[in-house]
Amino acid sequence: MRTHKSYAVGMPDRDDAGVAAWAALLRTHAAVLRELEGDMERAQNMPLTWYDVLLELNAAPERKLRMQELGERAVVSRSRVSRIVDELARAGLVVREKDETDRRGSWAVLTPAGRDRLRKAAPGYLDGIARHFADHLTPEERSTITGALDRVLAAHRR
Amino acid sequence: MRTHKSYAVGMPDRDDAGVAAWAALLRTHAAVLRELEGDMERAQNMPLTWYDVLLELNAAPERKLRMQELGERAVVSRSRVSRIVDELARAGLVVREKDETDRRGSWAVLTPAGRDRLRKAAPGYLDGIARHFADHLTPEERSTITGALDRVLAAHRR
DNA sequence: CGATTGAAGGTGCGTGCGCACGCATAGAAT
DNA sequence: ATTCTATGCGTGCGCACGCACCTTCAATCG
Repeated sequence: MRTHKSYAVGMPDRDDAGVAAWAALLRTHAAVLRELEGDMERAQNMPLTWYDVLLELNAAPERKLRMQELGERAVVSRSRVSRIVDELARAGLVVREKDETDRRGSWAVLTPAGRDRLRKAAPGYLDGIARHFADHLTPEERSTITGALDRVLAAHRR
Repeated sequence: MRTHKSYAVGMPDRDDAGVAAWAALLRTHAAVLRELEGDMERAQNMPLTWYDVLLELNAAPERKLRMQELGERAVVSRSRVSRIVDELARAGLVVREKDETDRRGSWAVLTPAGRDRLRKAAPGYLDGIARHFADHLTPEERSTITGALDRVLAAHRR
């Protein structure tokens, strides 16, 4: 594996460990996402981003979320979410609903069809993550990674 | 942090740990890359992908690499690398050189100017990784992450 | 040898994405 | 009330990216 090579550009490599970890994350992201996306498209005929949004809606109270909230929780940007919700609405998996008390606001509400579609897709999704990613990790590694990266994320929440 | 929430869609959450780790990786990638890219653009006026390619070339014997090799080592696709090398060539940081013995082949060779530019950019790059990512990790976490993800990557090398 | 297979590299093309902006509306200030 | 500031959302736009394909050439096999 080449990600361990020293890429020092003539300077002491004090932080090589950090760079190596980042490089590994970068490459893993690219490799796994590529496979996962392909699997999902083939088996569920559903982009990963759709699944992501449906998942957040399903986990939300009353299965609905304001666009802004959705933008913060999903991996993609808020503007992107706006378009994805459009697509989901066209597919009947979600309905848009305007907020009555704040007329700027807009809700995305999961439909029964959307919930159904999510249930159908879930096994394939979980299986993909397991095969392409999680199965290659020990339980300790899983929890270390989650804990460590969540700490990084927390630092970015400002 | 919400990445820990159970997203189970009505099924046992046997693999929640794996999913949580993947979710954390996904979000960390998005958050850190965004900052890093911005920093690099602002401070070094250089896209991250340029840096990536220059780095690989600098680490290669004679500071040159076949396009294919470069495509495998870099994070982006081979076709993308082809265009990036074009840009680097236009900026004088790299020259294209055709292989004499295999006339299909093409080399990307780092120029002195390219090496110089890389040296100039390196501190900012390393600093960015440290601030946005590595500083939030313990040494143990760094090495665990690197080792674990490299194993995942190895599994994908086929 | 000539034909076939397959590798290396570049390019046309579609598309997913985020940024910057604009519009509508809410809430604060005066 | 009126004006001003801030917030929620959608959208025009440009860009980076990967895929599929094409061309060029090497190598293998008859």
